[in-house]
Amino acid sequence: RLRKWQRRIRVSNATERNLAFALSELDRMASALGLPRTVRETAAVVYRKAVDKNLIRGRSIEGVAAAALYAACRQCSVPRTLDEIEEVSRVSRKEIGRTYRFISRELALKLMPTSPIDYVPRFCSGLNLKGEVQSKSVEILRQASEKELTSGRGPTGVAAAAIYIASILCGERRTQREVADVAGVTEVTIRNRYKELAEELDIEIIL
Amino acid sequence: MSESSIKIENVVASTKLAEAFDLILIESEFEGAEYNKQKFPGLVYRVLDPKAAFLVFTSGKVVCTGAKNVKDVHTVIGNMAKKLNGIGIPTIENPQITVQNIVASADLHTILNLNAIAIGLGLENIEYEPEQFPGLVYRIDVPKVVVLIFSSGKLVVTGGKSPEDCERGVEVVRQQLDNMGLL
DNA sequence: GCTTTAAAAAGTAACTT
DNA sequence: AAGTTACTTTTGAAAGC
Repeated sequence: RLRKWQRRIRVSNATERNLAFALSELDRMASALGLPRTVRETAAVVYRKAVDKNLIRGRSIEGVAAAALYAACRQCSVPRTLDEIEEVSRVSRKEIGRTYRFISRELALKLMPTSPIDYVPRFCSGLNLKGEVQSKSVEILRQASEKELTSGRGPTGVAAAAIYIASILCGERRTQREVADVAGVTEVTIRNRYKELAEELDIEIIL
Repeated sequence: MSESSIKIENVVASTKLAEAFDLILIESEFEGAEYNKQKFPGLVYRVLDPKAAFLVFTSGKVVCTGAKNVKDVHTVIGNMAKKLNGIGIPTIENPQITVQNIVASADLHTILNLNAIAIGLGLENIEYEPEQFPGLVYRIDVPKVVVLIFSSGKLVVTGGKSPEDCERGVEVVRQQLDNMGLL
């Protein structure tokens, strides 16, 4: 059947064209976020697995690509928030999150939620804070985790609050506004989190 | 022993009260009824008797939401049928009422470590994305319910077809957390 | 106010086989 | 053209943002 032959070629072309588009999307987004090659490659692997499992049905290529990149960042321990992915993608944060949960489940990625600690290096360098402050932030976050002050809270908010406190304790104070901006949270969130951390961990904050 | 103390918050049920309904007629006769065909194909009608909200369709099918228990669902649907009869619309005598979903809340009265629970229950069985939602989502096969677990120890159970499903769901969670030493 | 979970109803839309 | 998927509406709790 010549017809069948032609159809296969047509389908194959469409599949290849879609894959090429998805990979170029991944590259574009990864570049915009300044992500290393390993992350892009991990994202490409996740995307290919999603295609192989027919997970794109009912979802947009852009959405799955964005979700794959979000997942890859987490797999590589260099998490980006959904808001950051949204900024460089063409789909809403809501769709990226929903698609991420779907492929995460279907591909059994089994990822633990992002640890606030993983955000410390990036946020601190964005605030020009030296290693001492980073160490102090991590120490605070470890204690916070032990005292159950992180369950259910947004990882970026908790990380931002810890960095805010650490910067003050180390005499390198950054304002709530500055920390909020690099962490992508509101000052209100930092205020709520740092007050809780300071109180529960008996940390004296002298402003 | 297990006075699960679950609190039913919402019962959703469906039934068929007639072969067809003239929603425009009902909208004009029922005070407060809302019907925008282009917005949604069903007519929305709220009652305060036992509090509930109805979605009435042209097919004669009706969805009842917001009731606080299964008994109220029957009461409120019976009242609805009478109201329809009151404006000259006949209804099916003993409508078959099906409870489709029950939402309930419970409290384990302990602060929980959701990360530990995520590992304990198995990452493949749960969904926990604190960036998107503070609750851990746990899907149980028997009974077929979904339990939202919060760090405060409060729970939300949904998807059950009976109050017993919700109660058993809470017990499954309590049992598993207890066995893992997380309670 | 938003986010998450489940469920029915009838309809529209955008897809893939 | 049929089938899938997702969205529209209603209800309620949880806790963070």
